[in-house]
Amino acid sequence: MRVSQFFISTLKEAPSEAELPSHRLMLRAGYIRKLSSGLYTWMPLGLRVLRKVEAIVRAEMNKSGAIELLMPAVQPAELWQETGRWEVFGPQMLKIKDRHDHLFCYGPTHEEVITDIARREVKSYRQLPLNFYQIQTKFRDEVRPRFGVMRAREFIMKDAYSFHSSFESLEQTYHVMYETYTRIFTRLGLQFRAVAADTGAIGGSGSHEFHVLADSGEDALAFCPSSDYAANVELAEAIAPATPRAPATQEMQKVITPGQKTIEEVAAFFGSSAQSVLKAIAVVNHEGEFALLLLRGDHQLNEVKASKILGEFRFASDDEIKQHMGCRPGYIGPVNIPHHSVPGGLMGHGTHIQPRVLMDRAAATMSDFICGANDDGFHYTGANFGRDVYLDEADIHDLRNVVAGDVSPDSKGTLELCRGIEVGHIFQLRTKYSEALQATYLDENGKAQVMEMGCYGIGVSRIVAAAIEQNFDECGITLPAGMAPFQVAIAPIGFKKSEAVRNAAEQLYADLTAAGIEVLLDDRDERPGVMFADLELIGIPHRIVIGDRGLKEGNVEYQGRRDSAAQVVPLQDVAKLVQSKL
RNA sequence: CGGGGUGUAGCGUAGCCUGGUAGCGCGCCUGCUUUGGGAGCAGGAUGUCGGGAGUUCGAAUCUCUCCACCCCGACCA
Repeated sequence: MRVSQFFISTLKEAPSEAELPSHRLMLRAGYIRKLSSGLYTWMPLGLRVLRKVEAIVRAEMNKSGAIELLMPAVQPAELWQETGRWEVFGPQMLKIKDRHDHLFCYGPTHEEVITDIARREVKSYRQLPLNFYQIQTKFRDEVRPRFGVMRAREFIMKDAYSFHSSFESLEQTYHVMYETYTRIFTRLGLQFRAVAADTGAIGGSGSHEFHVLADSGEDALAFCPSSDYAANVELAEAIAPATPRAPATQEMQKVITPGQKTIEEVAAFFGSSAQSVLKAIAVVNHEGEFALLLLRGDHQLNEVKASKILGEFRFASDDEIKQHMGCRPGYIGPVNIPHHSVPGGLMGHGTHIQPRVLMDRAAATMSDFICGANDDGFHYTGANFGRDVYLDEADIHDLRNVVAGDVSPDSKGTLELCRGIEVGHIFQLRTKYSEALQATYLDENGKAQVMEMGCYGIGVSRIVAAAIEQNFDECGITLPAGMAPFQVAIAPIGFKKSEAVRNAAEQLYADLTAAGIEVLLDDRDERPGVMFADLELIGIPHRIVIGDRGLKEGNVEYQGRRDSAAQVVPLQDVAKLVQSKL
């Protein structure tokens, strides 16, 4: 490709809205342009990268035995109503009406459509297993799109769905997909980690996420360096402390703590650490039940774990806290919780209840702790379970996020934490959708059976951002050759003026192109600094500079994008050298 | 949704407090010079100052309102 016949649009300064390196560089390099929040145009250069990723994903999926198809992006509401997800999916789903006032959505995912295909097309166990996939644009109306194509509303996803006549068959395909994903991310040259994941609302028994490792990642991952344990922090179990609760040594005292509201403030006020403060978090679940969650001051609530016990919940408002606890947030605690009058009941008069109290395993082993006194401006010190706070073993749960240094759930070492960008997710769906949509086949005995299902997603457009997040330097993008928009750039200095330079560049361009290499010939006749800066910014892995100066000796210069310096190479050898690098 | 912030030329920004000709850098166009790390000189184009309403002789600037975008989001808020 000649630059004069292509479209390169680089920026010296990134638009101010971009924060992440990948986002800034994708804008500066002219990979993408924003149309609106969470909506991006893939410019010619970025599209080439996107297509490279797609091609690798497609090739490996095909190799794994999956079969490509393409489903409509727009889907009828009826199908979603059948599985009940029309309501469940909520505002994340873009709902639209056609001219007949029929309801549709722009597909955020395709379980419904593919299961509909399966129930229509698959009749016999002889046809199973099957694994269909597509690479397609999805739309999810994110609460807060951010980081460019990293979390966009419209994005490109590879989604695969498998159908089986037995759980064993599902497990087999699931394993094949795990291996396939590992190959895909390896081929893309990414540093990644597969972790056990929460199955969440989708349900099912097994699930793994594939994360590209990056400090800017939105997910926290826990892993054990001395075993193969790895899990999303949402899922990673914080096992019960090995040491039992120490006996009480202090008397409980109510202490005036004006203005001390945060855990840190309270700890500092008493000259102790956050570890000795009991944190109480007030929540209200979807049934309107008010509950108090107790954690050690230095631990963080894991909302996924808590919601498994409470159901979906939200944090209580200041008013609700006042109403149930009789004080402002910052002073709530588990001692002497006031009874709260609830109107209603058969006789029409109120009943008096106390909020439900759940405590974390680590919190339950605290003794002589500091906690809020349910009285504005007061805390207790020397509080103890059993004596001052009622403790029911049944109310002890794993409620917190693991922290670095925790014992691994497999007891084979201690956990470390890192951050990742989720680029792939595989699920064993089991029969959640096949049952709802009655996707059945006839077994050997002619009996109708519900199909087992798996689903497997890869965020294709997100991979591009994630890859750049892992591959950049102060000059720009340093993508590996497999993903780069072009493999080789030729930068002729004095292209218009020097016939020798022009001839050498044209000949080399023709030779490399004939060898099947994607070459970008910078025939703009720009100054060298401009060419170098552009070619480095957009991330071309190999660069050949041709100038009169070297040509006199029959030499050109070769420099790899990640090399610190260029090397002088005879013109006739440079094609071979480049080919050997690819 | 809640909180905070920002909207001035394609990009980055000054001006706003204290109302009075809309400015700078980059980019873009023309010409000449230049050609090994984002060139120099000369000339030029591009702004409903996010929209609307108001106050005022006069609004980018003050007030109200709407919109868009960005950041943050358990407890602390």
